[in-house]
Amino acid sequence: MNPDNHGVEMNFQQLRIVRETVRRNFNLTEVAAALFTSQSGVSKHIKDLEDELGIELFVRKGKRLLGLTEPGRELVQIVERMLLDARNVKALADQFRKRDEGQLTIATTHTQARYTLPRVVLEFRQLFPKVHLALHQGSPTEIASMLQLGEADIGVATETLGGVAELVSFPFYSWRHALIVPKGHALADRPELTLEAVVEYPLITYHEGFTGRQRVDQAFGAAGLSPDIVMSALDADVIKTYVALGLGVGIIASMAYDPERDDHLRLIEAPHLFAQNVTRIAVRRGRFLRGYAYRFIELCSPGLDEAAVRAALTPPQAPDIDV
Amino acid sequence: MNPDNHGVEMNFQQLRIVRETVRRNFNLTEVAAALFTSQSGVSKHIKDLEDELGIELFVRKGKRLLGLTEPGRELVQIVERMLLDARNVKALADQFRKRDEGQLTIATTHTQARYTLPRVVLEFRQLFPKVHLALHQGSPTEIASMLQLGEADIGVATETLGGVAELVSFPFYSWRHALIVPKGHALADRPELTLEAVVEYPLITYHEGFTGRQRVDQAFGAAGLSPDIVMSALDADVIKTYVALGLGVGIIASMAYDPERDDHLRLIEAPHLFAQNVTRIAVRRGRFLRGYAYRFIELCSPGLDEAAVRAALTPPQAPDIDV
DNA sequence: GATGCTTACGATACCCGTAAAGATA
DNA sequence: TATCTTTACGGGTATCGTAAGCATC
Repeated sequence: MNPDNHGVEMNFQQLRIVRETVRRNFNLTEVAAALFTSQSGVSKHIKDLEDELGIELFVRKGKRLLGLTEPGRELVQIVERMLLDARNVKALADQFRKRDEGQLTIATTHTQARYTLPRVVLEFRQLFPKVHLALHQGSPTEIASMLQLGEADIGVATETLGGVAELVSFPFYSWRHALIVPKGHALADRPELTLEAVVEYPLITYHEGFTGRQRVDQAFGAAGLSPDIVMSALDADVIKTYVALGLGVGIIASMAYDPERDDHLRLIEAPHLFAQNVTRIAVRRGRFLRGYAYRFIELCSPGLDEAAVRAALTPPQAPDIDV
Repeated sequence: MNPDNHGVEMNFQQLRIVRETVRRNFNLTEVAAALFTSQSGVSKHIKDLEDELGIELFVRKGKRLLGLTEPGRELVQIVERMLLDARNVKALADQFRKRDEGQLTIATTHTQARYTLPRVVLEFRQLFPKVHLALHQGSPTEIASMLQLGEADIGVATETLGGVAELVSFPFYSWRHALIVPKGHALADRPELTLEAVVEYPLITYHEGFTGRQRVDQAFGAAGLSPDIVMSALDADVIKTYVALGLGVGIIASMAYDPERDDHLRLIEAPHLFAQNVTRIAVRRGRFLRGYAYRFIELCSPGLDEAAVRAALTPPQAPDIDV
């Protein structure tokens, strides 16, 4: 093609292979399987790319690949961007082909899926009946990973999302933990509830890493108390079940209490005991979102209109020092 | 390749063609020439890409291409990014192949090339004798364009660079205009120089758009004066020549005066007459720069080390609203 | 009529996948 | 030995360029 350029140009298949090789821990057999092609092809593509660039991208021990070289690490960053953009091109095209059809994948936790998103989802379905909504549940860590790998469009969770560099997150809403006890429980009618009183009972709350569990631990830790957590679960429904069975006092997100369905239980708000939690909405930086994805975010939090989200996604025109 | 995907994948040649088509004003014949390939290929590639994406990228009138459609405009933005990254990959490889060899292209104006860069270039050559330095001269507008098109690595100029979104610029140094007159000129020995006194004489200064000419006009404008600019030139050397011939009083950047070579002329500093100018160093956002390019910038202004420049180039991890 | 875009078609060269051989654990 | 990577080789096919056919100006 280029007269002076023997050996061919870098191509997308090579880039996909590089990315997948990192993701699959440098096992080219797996890479081939994941990309629906042959090992030999994968191997050759890597070699070709290294030859074209004139540098080794992978650290080898004999024939096995072990990791990335320094230039390899830098390259992977660029490659990730390029493949993200390749995907963006397709999303862009879909956007214009069928404005209000398509797929929207939300990655979230049980708590959000069960107690906060239903309102949003209902409104969204009315606005975009042709969009196929997929609700993936997972731990906050899994959610972050799904966003990074491009497997989900939008993530909603209380933990983690704020701390990942590739993601941008926005506050969705604030909430607090509360106690939940069987009706007639001794704690129910105490005038001034204290952690010291709570810690007398066996406790049931969320797993570590879920639904603000950290805040709960912090609260007890700061008071120098060692709670007896007899059980932990991923979601409030499970917790409530065992609280009803008398296994202990529950600590759940207060919005997980439904006065009607849960009329055998009693919620005790305790804003002075546990710090506030903020559930966040997250998207991957640089990812092209369909129009309706922005609408979804807007439904979550009316302040977050498309302009605001785009502004946070698109790299700020870095402030220009002027004299 | 992909089992379900009939018709092939987007490839880089298609992307290059799209970009070049925009640059060449939608003349596919020119595009083909620029990319060293055939018209027919160009034509087919465009068609293939549009088919794959399922949208029209270009506005056509019959067989002629006239411009971009709306999705086309969006796409071009992404394509530019991808091709920039493709280039970055190569630069990255070069970087590691031969750390201290290669090319560095500086786009700048006469004034900078002649009066401020020589020091930097000298030091740079000693540090990197194997780097081929190319100094392109042009108007500030041309400089900005060279940076945007990737034809230059670093731009140095007083105007324009600050205002272009694709570029990041840093202050290089500050300077002021001064008057230059033949020895023994009446203005030379006035105790308090005023614009009113200056405007009595025919003036010679820079062309519009060059070397702070705007500041000169501003100064006279603010004072309500209409100077008689009998001549304008691109550079101080030309101006000085005509000042020496007695055509008028010169207004030049003060660093363009050389006491030894210009001993038939006299420089009159006038910090109270003309506002300060700031010459800036600019690079294109998202462009991968070779290590020695950062060294060059550092030589210009010691405060601008690689970390500082990279920080401005790489989009800041947008501030994450936290509660 | 000149320029510019598209379609047709044959040659080249690339990419893929099978198969065999060589390394590594 | 089982797993994994590289090299070799043949078939399918995408890309390229020439050339002819058609719009547009």
